[in-house]
Amino acid sequence: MSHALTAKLNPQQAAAVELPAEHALILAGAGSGKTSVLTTRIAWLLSTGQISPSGLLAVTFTNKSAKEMLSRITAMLPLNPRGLWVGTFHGLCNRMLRLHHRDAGLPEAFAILDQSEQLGAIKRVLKFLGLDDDKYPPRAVQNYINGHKENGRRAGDVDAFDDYSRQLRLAYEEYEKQCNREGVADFSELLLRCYELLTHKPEIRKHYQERFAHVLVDEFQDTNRLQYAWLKLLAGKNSAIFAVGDDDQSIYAFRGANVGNMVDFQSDFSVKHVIRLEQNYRSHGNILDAANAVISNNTQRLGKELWTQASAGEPIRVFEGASDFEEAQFIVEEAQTLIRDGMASSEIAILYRSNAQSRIIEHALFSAGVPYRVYGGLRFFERQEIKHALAYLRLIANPSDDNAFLRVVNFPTRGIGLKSVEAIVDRARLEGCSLWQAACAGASGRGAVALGKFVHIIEAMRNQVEGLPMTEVVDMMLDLSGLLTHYKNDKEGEERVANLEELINAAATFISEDENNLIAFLSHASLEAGDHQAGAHEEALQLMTVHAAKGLEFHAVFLSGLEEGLFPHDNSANDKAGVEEERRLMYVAITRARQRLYISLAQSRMLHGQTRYGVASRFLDEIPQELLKYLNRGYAPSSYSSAAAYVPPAASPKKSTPEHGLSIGMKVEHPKFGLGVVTDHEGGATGNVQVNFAQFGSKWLAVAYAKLKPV
DNA sequence: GGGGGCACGGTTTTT
DNA sequence: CCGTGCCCCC
Repeated sequence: MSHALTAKLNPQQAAAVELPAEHALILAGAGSGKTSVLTTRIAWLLSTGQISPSGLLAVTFTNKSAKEMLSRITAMLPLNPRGLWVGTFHGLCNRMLRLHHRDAGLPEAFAILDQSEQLGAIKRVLKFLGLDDDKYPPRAVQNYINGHKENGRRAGDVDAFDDYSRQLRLAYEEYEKQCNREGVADFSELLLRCYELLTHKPEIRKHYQERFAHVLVDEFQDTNRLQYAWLKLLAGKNSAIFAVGDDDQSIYAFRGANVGNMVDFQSDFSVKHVIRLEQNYRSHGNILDAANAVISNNTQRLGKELWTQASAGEPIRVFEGASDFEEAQFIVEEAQTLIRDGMASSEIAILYRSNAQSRIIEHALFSAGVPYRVYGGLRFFERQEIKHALAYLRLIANPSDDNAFLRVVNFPTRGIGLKSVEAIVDRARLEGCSLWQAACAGASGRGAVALGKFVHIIEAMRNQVEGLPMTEVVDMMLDLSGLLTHYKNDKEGEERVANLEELINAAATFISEDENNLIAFLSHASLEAGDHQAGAHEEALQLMTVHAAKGLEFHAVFLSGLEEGLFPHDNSANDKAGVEEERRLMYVAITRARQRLYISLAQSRMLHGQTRYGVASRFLDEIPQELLKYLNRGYAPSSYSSAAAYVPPAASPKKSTPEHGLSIGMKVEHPKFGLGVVTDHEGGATGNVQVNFAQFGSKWLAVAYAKLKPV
């Protein structure tokens, strides 16, 4: 029975999959088949009848990996994914809180605040308390609050020694009150609230402890203290925790991840089974040797060394440019060569330590007409127009959601100015009610025609929602709110209209995979912000930070900006822990490459308007020299010896790359605007160009639509 | 209410 | 240097 499942696995992987129902820690190196082990373990537990689907809890960090896990499991076994408790920490906590909202002290329709909404809520608190923005920067207060929540501390549990920390604590306390009053929960609240629910309600805790015989955790090195405490609560006497992680890939300490959880787990649970997955199926030998050599400089490690059956492969190519410009030039030319020789451009990644570095590379790519995609911008549900639309839906679902109220009360503008809003806020405070209730009371007064209209609009929506499918709810809301009309009348609103229409599609697909329910849709929108931008899967070069590249792999990787101060970053170079985290980041970066790795640096770089002269990163020195091939040792301007031609793998088909052929300074002709010169650009081949037209002046045009012909 | 002008800050970021 | 956020003026 189990044979078929584990047939493709190596001995360590198979051993992990078939471990008895006891706590286990799997140290899974980069590219060692971690996801396979996790999903096969689940399939094995289910198919051997050791547990029923309801006895399983599998936790991940991102929606992407949760989905991946679900689809792999359902491919192996005929299961209804809906009944499975497989999801993100936040998603699963949300699910529990919805099921037990009364016990958790939350309204049924509680809204989830994302990072920016939380910041907005905190700003309101600070304003209410009269705390000065300069002395109490909202962002810092946000970090303070989240930091405490992630360590399981409510405002009442926080120590304060001086006036300043007492004020911070007061802000936290007031923020808690505000959230409770408005019936909203931020991301860390989902976890903390769920943790408290399980702590304070023994019957509920017992139920889940007995139910979840197997708790599986992915990316365990990224868990924070609260997440670990939550796992500890969920695991009952008879539950087995199967934790998979890689301490060498822990790169999120700055947002609360606590690698120490891996050590604590071993002692807290007297873990008997520790299995190392060290065989790497991704990279060639030289790349792994480099990664091993770099990470061996870290002292805080559980210990692990990757190996492969693959050949040593090519050397790691190093290019040192005189400037960041030249570095970018090199990367682009080299990438073009790879593409010309048959590598799919989506198999090529350009990685950097900080986002600011992407600009110059984008510029070079654009000028060369190479399609590229930058990861990490605004996501679908984070767009302004989508937020407005969701705020209407929230206000329908939960009238006390003051955040939502403030967002839409005068958008589109309907004559409810700051003065009127302030009056509503004062009234609400006086009567201890929600802004919505205050607005309803105020709407009946004289001279409140505009407010009356707003109240009517929301009530009309609320009356119609009942029994309507989600698509029609969204459609109706877009119409009654006036949002669609507003953006249709806006000269620059074209894309926003398209996004609002896309929201209807999102609602339609949502129906097909979940219950038809406004609250569920809103949770989905908050917890899963969607793809970073349209055209996510088009054939294009991939640009992203090293952080964003974790979990991904590419045939060829360009790792740029390998200079002291940048990588490792200045702000982390002071303490040992900081440098070790940067080194793990370097380890992650190197292990993204399958066949070919380029490392580049620049002798001078424009940063904050100043030219900085950099020294090669210590991480470059940590790679054994025999693994490196300097393409331009000693630096001769623009005379690097180009790399040997890339031999395409048999499976990768030749792709013709669509080239728009535009570059800055180029003269172009537009069917309507006539002759002009390209002056700027943004967003790559799917983005826009700025053209200065002789007759019509400067205009931004979408590359994909404007019929621009080079002259 | 929106656009122009100015001051400021500038690692990494999922949920 | 360049993007963001805020204020003021139209």
